Amino acid sequence: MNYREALDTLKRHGYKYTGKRESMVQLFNRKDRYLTAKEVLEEMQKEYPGLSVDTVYRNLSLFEELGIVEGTEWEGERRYRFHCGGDHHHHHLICTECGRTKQLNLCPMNAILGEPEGFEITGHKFEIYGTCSHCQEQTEAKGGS
Amino acid sequence: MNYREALDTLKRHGYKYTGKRESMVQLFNRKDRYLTAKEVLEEMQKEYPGLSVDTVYRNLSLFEELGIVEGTEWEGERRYRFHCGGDHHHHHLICTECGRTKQLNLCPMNAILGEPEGFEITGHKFEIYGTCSHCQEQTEAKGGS
DNA sequence: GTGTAAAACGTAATTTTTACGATTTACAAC
DNA sequence: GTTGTAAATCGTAAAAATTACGTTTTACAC
Repeated sequence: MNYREALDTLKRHGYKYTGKRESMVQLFNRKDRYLTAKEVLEEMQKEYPGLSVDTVYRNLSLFEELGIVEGTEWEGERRYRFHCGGDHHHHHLICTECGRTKQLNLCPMNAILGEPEGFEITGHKFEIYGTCSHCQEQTEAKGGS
Repeated sequence: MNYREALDTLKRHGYKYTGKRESMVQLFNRKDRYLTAKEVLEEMQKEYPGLSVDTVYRNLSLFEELGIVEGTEWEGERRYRFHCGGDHHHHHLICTECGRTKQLNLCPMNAILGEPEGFEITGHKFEIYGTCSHCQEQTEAKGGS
C-alpha cells in the first residue's frame, strides 16, 4: 500500500476525500510502524488541533476494513500500521518498544493442512515480539556505564 | 496443571491459601477454556456475592505469573485459561465463540533459527481462531430451516 | 451556487483495567 | 487456643481505551 493507492481505495469505494483522511494516510505512510489510536490522535492534532477522537477511531476502522491499514493488538491496545506487502500474505517481527516491524516470509498455516477436525478456521495470528536494533541501542545508551 | 498442583504452587511460593483462590482454581479446572476477567468475576460471585473486582484481577495476574493459568488476548479483552500441558511448549486452536481450545503440537519458531538480524526476540504468539464443533452445532440449530 | 448525504465535532457513556485506604483474614509463633 | 502481623480482600474511585450520538460542518454531485 502506498499513498496514492490508499486514496484511490477510498475513492473507489465511494468515500469522501477529506483533509483528515489524507492526513491520516500520510501519517501511516510516514511512520512505517504500528501506532495506537492515541498516537494517531496526538500526531494528527499537530495539524488539526481540535480533532475528535470519534474521527480517529471511525477512520481507523474504515481504513482497516478497506485494507489501507492492518490492525493487531498487544499489551492491551489495538494498533494499526500501513498495510504492507500488497496481496502476498505474511507475518511480522514486531518491536514492542516502538512498533517497527520486519516482514517474515513464512506462514505456519502451511503446516496445518488437515490438522483440525471439526474446527472451522476463520483466522490466525503469528507474531514474533522483541526489540529492534534501534531500540536496543537506545536502551544501551541509557543504561550504559 | 491440575487442582492440587495449582494449590501446591501457591503454597510453595508462600502465598496464602484463601477460599477465593481455591474457588478460582476450581473454576479454571472446571471450565477448560479461556475466560475473561468478567466471566471469572460473574462465576465466582455465585459463590461469593460481594466479590471485589480487585481480587479477581489481582489473582489473575498472580496466577499467570505463577504459571497456574496462561493468558492471551483477542477481541480487545484479556483472557485466561488453566495452564495446560505441563512444561512442553505448545499453541492452540481457539474457538472465538466459547473460548474452548485444542492443543497444537507444532511451534513455528523452530523454523526461525537465524532468521532475524539485529532483533532480540522476547516472545511470540501463534494462535488459530475459529469455531469449534460445539459452537457450529449451536449456530446451525439456531439458523437452521 | 445548491442540496444532500457523509464526515467531523464535542461531549458523554461504556467498558476494561488499575489503584488505594480501610477492613478482614490466614497463619505462624507463643 | 490466643494473639500479632503481614497478606488478602473490600468498596469504591480513577484511569484508560473505545464507542455512541445529536448537532454542525463539509465534500461533492448536479
